[in-house]
Amino acid sequence: MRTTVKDVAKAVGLSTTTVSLVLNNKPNRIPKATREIVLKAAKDLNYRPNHIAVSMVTKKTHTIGLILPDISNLYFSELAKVIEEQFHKYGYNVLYGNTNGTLEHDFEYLNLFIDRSVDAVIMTVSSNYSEKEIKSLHEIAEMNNVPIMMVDRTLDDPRFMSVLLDQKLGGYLATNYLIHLGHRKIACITGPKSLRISIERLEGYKSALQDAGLPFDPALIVEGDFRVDSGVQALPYILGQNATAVFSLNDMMAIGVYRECRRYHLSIPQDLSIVGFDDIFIDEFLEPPLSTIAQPVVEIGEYAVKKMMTVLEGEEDPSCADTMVFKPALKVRGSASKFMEKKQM
Amino acid sequence: MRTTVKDVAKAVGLSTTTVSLVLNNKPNRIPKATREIVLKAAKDLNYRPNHIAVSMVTKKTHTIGLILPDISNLYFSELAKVIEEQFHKYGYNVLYGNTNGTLEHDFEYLNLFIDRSVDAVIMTVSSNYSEKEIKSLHEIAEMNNVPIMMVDRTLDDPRFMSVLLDQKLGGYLATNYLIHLGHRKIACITGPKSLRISIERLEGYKSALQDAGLPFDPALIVEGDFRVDSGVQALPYILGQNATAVFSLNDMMAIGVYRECRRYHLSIPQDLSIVGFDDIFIDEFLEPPLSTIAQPVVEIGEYAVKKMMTVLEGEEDPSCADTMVFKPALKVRGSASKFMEKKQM
DNA sequence: GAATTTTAGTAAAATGTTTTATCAATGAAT
DNA sequence: ATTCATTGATAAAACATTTTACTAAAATTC
Repeated sequence: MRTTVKDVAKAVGLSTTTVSLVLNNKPNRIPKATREIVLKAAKDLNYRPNHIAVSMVTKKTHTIGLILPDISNLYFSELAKVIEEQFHKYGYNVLYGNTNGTLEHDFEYLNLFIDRSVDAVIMTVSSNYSEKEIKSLHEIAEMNNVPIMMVDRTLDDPRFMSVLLDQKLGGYLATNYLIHLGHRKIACITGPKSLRISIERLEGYKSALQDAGLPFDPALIVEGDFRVDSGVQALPYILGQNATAVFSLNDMMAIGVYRECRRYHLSIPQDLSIVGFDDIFIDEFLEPPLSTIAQPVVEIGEYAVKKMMTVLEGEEDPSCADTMVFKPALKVRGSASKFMEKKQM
Repeated sequence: MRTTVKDVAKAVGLSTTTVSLVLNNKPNRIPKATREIVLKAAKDLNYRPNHIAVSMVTKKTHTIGLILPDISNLYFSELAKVIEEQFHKYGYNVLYGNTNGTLEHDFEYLNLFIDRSVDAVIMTVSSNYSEKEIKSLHEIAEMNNVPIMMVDRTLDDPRFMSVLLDQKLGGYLATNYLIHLGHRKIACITGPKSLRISIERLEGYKSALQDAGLPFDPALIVEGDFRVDSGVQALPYILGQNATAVFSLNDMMAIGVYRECRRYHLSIPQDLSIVGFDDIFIDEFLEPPLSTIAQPVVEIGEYAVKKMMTVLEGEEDPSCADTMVFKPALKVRGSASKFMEKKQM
C-alpha cells in the first residue's frame, strides 16, 4: 500500500495536521527542527500525496479538459502538444477528447470532464451552435463554475473567452496575393458552409476582390469539407470555369488539387496557381512547395494557456471574457506564379 | 452548487444509502416504486455524481495515463486518437503526456499519473532503458499496483505487457522488395541507434540481404534521427556510395530524400528507388507516391485497449505479461522501380 | 400465534487529505 | 504572582461518495 500522511505522522509521532502543514509549506507555522524531521520521514517512506484526496478537499484537480475535433489532424495535434506542455509547466495535466466534429460529442465530453471536476475546459467547437446550445453551454459553465475557453473557433456569443485567428485577414492575404500576381479568375474551395472559419476566410476572399475592383463570381466557389478528397473533386469544376488560380481554404484540400493536377498533366504553378491555408509541415516538401497562410499555432497555444492560468489563479474573472485574435501571415513558396495571358489561348 | 446525493436523499426523504443503491443499480435491493421515486428526483435535480468522491472510495478513477514521445507526430497522434476513442467506449478517459523522447519525462509523467491514481498506463518508452531503469519501472508498477503496457516500443524485459509491430519483418519486406527489383547497392537510413526499432528494422534489412546471398556493407548505413532533415543530409553520402536504392527507416526521412533529390535533379524512381516505413497519410500525395511499410495503427490501438480492459476488469492478471506482435505490410506505390544497368554508366 | 424469513431501509464507517478551531505550555509583561 | 501573548501542536470536521452491518417491520411458515 502507498504511504499516507497518517503513516508519516505515526512514524514521527506527530499529528497529521503537523505533517500536512509541513508538506504544504505553510508559512512560519512549524519550527525548523520539526519540519526537517517530517520532511525526512516523508522522503524515507517515499510519501506521495494522493491527488484524489487532495482534490476532494481543495476542490481543485489541476486538470484541464481539452476538447478537439480530431487530434490526428496536424493542426490540432500541434496545438494539443503546445497546450499540454505549457500546462505541464504549471503543474496541470490535460484530459483530452476527440469529438470527430460532432456537437453531441462536444457536450458529452464537456459533461464528462466536468463530472471529473476539471478546473477548466479548452475547446474547439465542432460547429456554430444555435442559440439554445449556446445557452446550454453557459448554464453548464455557470452551474459548475468552470471557465470555458474557445480556441481556434468561437461562437456567436461575446461571453466566452476566445483565442482565435483573424480568418478574414488570412483569406484576404491569400486572395490579394493571387490578384497581385495578375489572376482575375480565382476559384475558392471552401470548408463546410456551416463553419464560421469557412465563412470568415471566404469573406476575406470577397473583400480582397472588392478592394481590387474585381467582381465576385459565385460560380467560382466550390464547397469542400477540408479533406483531401474534396480538393480532388473540385478540380474538374474549377477548370471548367477557366480559373487560373485557386485559393483552397486549407492545405489538405490543396494537396488534393495537386494530385488531381498530376492526373490532368497540369503543372503548378504554370497551368494553375494555388494558395492554401494552415501551413502544415508537409507544405514545404510538396512539389512545388505550397504557398499558404500560416497560423501561429505555438503562440496561440501558449497564449491560451497563459490566459487560462491568470483566470485559474484568480487574478482575472472569467466573466470578463475578452477575445484575443492572432494574425496569420502569407508564406510564399512555389505554388503560385504570375498570370500569363498565353495560358488562356 | 452542484446537487449531491444528500440533496437527492433529502428531496425524497430517504437515506443517502438508498439513493446510492438505486443510482448504482444494485441488484434487487430496492423495490421498484422507491427506485422510480429516487430516479425521478435525481433527474429533476440534475444530479451527476462527483467523480472525485466516487474515486475516493472505489479506488478507481476510470482514467488512463497515455505517455507518448510526441503527439504531433502523425503516427502517435493517430494512435492516441484510436486509444482515446476506444477507452471512451468503456467509460474511461485519457490523460496524456508528451515526453519529447526523454527518459526523465517518461518517469515524470508516470509518477504524475500515478499520483492522480490512473487505473493504468500505456506508454511508448523514449529509449531502451538500462537495467536500473527497468527495475525502477517495475517497482513503481508493483508498489502502486498499476498495470503498465508498452505500445510500439518495448523494453528488454518480458514482464511488461506489450503490443508491438514486427519491426524486423518490416525491414525485411522493404529490403527484399528492393532486392527483387534488382538492386544490389541498397543504402539504409536508420533512426537513432539506441532505439530498438532502429536496430530491429535494420536487422530485417540485414536478414533480407543474407537470404539473397548479398553481402552486408556497413558503408551503406547512415544513422538518422527520424526527422526530415536527416534524410536531406543523408542523400549526398548515399550517392557517393553509388547506391541505387534507399530504405529509409521512416517516411519523414524519406521525404527529406525526396526534397534533396529535387535539388540534385534526380528523379525518383528512375535515378534512385526508395522505400519508407510507417505509411503516413501524405505518402500517397507525394510525387511519386511513396512506397512504404504500413503499420496497422488502428488494429494496434484497438488491441491495446481491449487487452488492457481485460486486465482492468480483472479477467486477467497483468503479471501474465504477454506480448502481441502485429505484422506490417509492404505498400507498393511508385517510388521504387527495377534496377536498370544503364544508370550505372 | 410464535418463530422464522424476507423486505425495506438506515446509521455509521471508511476513503486520504486540508483546514478550522482549540489547547497546553512557555515566556513576557504588568 | 497574575495576566497576556506567543509558540507548537492537535482533535475533529469537512469533502461526496460507497459499503458494511444492522434494525424494524412485514410476510411467511409451522
